[in-house]
Amino acid sequence: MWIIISHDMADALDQIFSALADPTRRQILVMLLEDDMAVTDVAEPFEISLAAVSKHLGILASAKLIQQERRGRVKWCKLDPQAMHIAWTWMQGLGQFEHIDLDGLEAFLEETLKKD
Amino acid sequence: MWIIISHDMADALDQIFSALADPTRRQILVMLLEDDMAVTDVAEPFEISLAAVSKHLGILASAKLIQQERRGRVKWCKLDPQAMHIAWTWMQGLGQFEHIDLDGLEAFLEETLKKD
DNA sequence: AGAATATTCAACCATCTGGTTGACGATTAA
DNA sequence: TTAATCGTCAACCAGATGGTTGAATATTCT
Repeated sequence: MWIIISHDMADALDQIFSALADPTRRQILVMLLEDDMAVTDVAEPFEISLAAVSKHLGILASAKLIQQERRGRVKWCKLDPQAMHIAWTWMQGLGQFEHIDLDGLEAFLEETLKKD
Repeated sequence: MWIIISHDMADALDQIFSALADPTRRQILVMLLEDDMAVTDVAEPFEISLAAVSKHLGILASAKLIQQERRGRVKWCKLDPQAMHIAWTWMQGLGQFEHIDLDGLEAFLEETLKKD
């Protein structure tokens, strides 16, 4: 079973989950789902500096959640589903999930709202 | 689509992914897959202090990845797949994953080994 | 060539994180 | 009752993280 983790696997999961733990980075991933984007365009909707966004993209890239390719002065960013798939598979091993559970999602959200 | 995140959803994902980003906490989850455990027993295989493990369990609990129930002086910890399922579902939305891709996993690991 | 654009780098800062230790409250066993 | 066990709390520390700014490096446009 691939839940029994190698050292490298653990490192990869560290990077992937840390990358996903930041809401700005998750939002960037969702944006890239739509289309590939240049760094400046990725930065546009955010209120933080371009340099900060550039750092976020670097973190996503080193976690292999995105790929970056420089063409001229523009660096294009595109989603790379492979790394996320690794983490997704690891999670599936822990939960034996088989289908999208919208009821569970709803229940979870309600529970979250109650507590606040 | 549930990728369009509410504020609460974002908070939940923050907590879940941050919790999963630590290798000790991931290992704890794998241990709990086997069986429910008391805090002391969870701590046993680790070389860090009991207090540190207790903190880790607190983080897992507030991310709702585990549930804790005190019976007498023993606090039992058990896996709660619901929160992980939320994150899993969110990730699926980003990758449109449908099946366990062992070839992809292997390719990823090879790639990782090459680079180091 | 000179100006504008795209991106990163370096230094810095405040806050978060994961760890420690020692003391403490609660519960069970002798 | 006294002693042992289970777990958390509080204070503290080193290092990581996410942000800033200003300068630097390419590249493209005029």
